[in-house]
Amino acid sequence: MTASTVRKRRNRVVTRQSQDVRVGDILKAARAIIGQSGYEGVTVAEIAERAGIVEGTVYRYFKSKEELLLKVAEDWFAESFSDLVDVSAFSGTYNKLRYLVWHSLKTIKAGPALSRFVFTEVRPKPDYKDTAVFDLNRRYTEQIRNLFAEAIESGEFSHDVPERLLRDMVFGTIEHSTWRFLRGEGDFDPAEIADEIAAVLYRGMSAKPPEGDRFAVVLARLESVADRLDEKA
Amino acid sequence: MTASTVRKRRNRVVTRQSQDVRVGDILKAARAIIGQSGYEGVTVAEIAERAGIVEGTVYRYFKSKEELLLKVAEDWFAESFSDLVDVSAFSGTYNKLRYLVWHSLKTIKAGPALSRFVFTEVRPKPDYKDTAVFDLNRRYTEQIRNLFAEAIESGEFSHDVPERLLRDMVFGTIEHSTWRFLRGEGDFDPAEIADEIAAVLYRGMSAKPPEGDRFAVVLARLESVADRLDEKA
DNA sequence: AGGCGCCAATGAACGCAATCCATCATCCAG
DNA sequence: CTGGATGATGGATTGCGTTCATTGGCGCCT
Repeated sequence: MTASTVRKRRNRVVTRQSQDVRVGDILKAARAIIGQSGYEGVTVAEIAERAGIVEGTVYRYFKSKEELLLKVAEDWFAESFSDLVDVSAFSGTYNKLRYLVWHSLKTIKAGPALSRFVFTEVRPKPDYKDTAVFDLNRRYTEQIRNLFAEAIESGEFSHDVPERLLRDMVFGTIEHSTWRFLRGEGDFDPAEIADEIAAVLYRGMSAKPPEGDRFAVVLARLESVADRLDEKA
Repeated sequence: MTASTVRKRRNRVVTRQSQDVRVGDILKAARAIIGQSGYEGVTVAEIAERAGIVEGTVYRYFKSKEELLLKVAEDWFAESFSDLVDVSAFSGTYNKLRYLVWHSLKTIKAGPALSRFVFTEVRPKPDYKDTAVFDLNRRYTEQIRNLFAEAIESGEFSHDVPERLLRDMVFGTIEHSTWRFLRGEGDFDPAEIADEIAAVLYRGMSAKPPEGDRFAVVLARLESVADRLDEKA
């Protein structure tokens, strides 16, 4: 890295850095600030100061504050997905569903401030769909789609529930479950909540009343077996 | 109403109004503007102009822009609840649930801009719980609570689902289902979506057949017995 | 090694929006 | 009719994002 620092006049400090370093510094600074005091109060001046530069410099690398914050959120979100494994690694629809819910909850818990930013600033934008956040979210929904298709094919899930609705239920419930926490009013255990959510969703999607049909089938079979036993007797 | 208007100097206009009228005018102006161009762009100057007053006057009646907008949202939300009937008017858990979902969806559809405001600005605030919006929402959850308790008591719903989770599923799903619409990307039919949501929720909450666990064990045993008998046959 | 030109970095200035406040205009009680 | 009391005004202030004319460091070229 080429970087020299020189004082001129009234302690004017000029340090030239490569684009990568500067952008990295700025993003890191912004993220640190958001992480410790939320995104609602951040100021470009504050970010610049923490990055060791001046406000104007920020604008050499980012078109606007909005764009900068979006980038921070996108990077964070992308990192959150780095450990997402393919649900095919899990056996059974329930476990797959539970894993996705758990992963999402874990992400929110790990980054409350940025989660809030995504929920309140990114998603409502008209160009949300051009966002990396949107693309990343498709990784979740993609897996949900597969899991869902398989479960329907095997007869495990009812085919009369639109996939869109399943997605909305999964993510809507996840988000709503975390608002108290996001407001700073308490905590939650991702594993516990994931279990609850997955359980109800699973049952809600199930093709038939949980055990009802199986009961009828087995009952019929038992009757026929009993009949045969009776005949033998 | 006492109201006189006089021009002084360079057309300075001063009109004295009662508090009620002024507050009403301001709220009406703010609401109209939000209604037609969303809340994200509103300016105090714009509101003042539409209300026929000057910016400073707004601050005689509202501590801040934030407080003003919150009041607008609260009033709107309160009006939305004016036609909410008690779910006891509906027969059957499903119909009650469906009605609540439908009513909520209808409200969102009727006021997209203010819904967005509530979702993105009001709910995230630390003092959300001091808000009239929060209180009003309790009317929904109160009814959900009752409906839920009754269904559990009658054995219709499983008792192993926390009430909190049901609430989160209901409202989370409702909200998530409407985001596309709120972003201005399409439309939705409250009745249709309410049906879908209520159906899946209802099924998800449904009780297992009595004595589920024991039943499962016995079932498995009977099946294995039947298998053996089948083999012999 | 020295000079040059490019472009990163600066920091002052600008614009806009929220908020405050000194002053003026009305209203109304007496 | 007149003197508070209080509503209304509009200009001043402040904070923040954004712009841009200058400055000067760094790598390249000779």
